[in-house]
Amino acid sequence: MTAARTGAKIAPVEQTNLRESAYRSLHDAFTRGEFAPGDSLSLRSLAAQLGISMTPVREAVRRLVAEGALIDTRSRKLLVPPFNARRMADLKSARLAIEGLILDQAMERINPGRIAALKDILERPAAPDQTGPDLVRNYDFHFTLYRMSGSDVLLPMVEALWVQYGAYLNLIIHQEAASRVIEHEHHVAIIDALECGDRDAAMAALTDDIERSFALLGVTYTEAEQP
Amino acid sequence: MTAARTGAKIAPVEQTNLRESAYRSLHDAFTRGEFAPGDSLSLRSLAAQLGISMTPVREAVRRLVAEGALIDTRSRKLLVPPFNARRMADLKSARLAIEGLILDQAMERINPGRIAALKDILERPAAPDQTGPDLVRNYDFHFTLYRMSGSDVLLPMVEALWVQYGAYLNLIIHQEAASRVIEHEHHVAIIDALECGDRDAAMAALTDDIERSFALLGVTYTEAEQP
DNA sequence: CTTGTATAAGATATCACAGATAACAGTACG
DNA sequence: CGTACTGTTATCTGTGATATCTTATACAAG
Repeated sequence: MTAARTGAKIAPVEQTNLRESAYRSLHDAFTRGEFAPGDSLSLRSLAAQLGISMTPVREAVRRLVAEGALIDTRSRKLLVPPFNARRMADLKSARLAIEGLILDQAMERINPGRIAALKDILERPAAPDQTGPDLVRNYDFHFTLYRMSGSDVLLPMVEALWVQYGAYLNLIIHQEAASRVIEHEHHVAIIDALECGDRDAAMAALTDDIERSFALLGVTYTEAEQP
Repeated sequence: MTAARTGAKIAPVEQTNLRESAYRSLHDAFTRGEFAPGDSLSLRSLAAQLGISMTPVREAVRRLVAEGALIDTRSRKLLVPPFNARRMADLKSARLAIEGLILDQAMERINPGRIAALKDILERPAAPDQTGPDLVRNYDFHFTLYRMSGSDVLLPMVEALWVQYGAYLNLIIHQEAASRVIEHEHHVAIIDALECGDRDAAMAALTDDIERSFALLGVTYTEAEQP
């Protein structure tokens, strides 16, 4: 890496590619609950919507399939996974297990700057045209916390769990009833526990938050029917 | 779906494609420890070796990247992840966490036929040209157990963890010293516990088995350096 | 040690093909 | 005469191969 010889500051162009952009677009659509369970996707129409050719779309879709956000049937059709209570229960227990590990690691590396970063997200004003729950803020809060763990193994695992959950967000996105207020309390509780270094309190708050997410889907099951 | 009117039994034809075959080839190579950490892969040479074009190879590789078995650098180079103690520790704790959940579900659905299936694998003779530890048998034993959980969420998660671990198998594949005998005992212990319905004993045996796997890599760390 | 250039590799677009889906039409049977 | 089933066909979609473009890396010359 040769250092610049002049003092001129030139921002490096961001290194990206169409595959990654396509993935991000699709991923973001999932976290916003744009897709409904059972929806069928077509590579050609996705490519057309994104304004690129099929090839990078295929690769993005392959990644989504690997992450469980999409499934492809043996008849080669791409589907957003239909709602399934068993699946939801598994997603919940997996999140509880993995996020517990992540929390431990994040707490070992916590510091005032990071606490402040989390607080900033909570205090960030909601987008003015926001109708339902503030999904983006919720996502950002959790993932800045996750990233603090610094784990290249655990982070992709929760990412996959979230995007799988995202396939069901569509079901709750319009029932703005309960959702708006409650989440904030759990987030505040997590931050407080982080500041005190109280692992159990943090985990309890996190658990509540996860339970709440899934309760919105009406899933009180811990076990459920077989496919 | 109209039912056949005749009683004739006709086996459905296998539905496969090159992407899937390519993935399986690569995946199997990982579980056999064919790749060494730090190895660099080329799409073109992989395609040539597999006797197919780049396109399905790209998709297979994308899946492997999503699963963490390969990483791609910003310079677009594909690498087998270099050895990293922190990463190993994370893989281990993730396996312990997820496999605990899987074990619970598998035990709820256990029955004599399934116990027998597990025993069959253990009694299966090792391949005659086998030199190192019997990796394939080990893989089969664990995955038939995992599949008994019937979880579409948890199974892909362990699969990803195993293939990530596989990237390091190469490091131990030739040190046939300790490995051959020990694993068998843990597997027997798992089956015994399954038969008794003793969850704690099964989990203890499984934990021992996982610990052994990672001990072979000389990882006694539970936490380690940052990248 | 820098800088320019050649070569190799990945990324993207496009094309040809096979398989799936669904609308349609014809036919047998009530 | 109408209904249900079956074969047909048109269209759509994924798959795989290939040509072209872009970027990175190595090497050579200054």
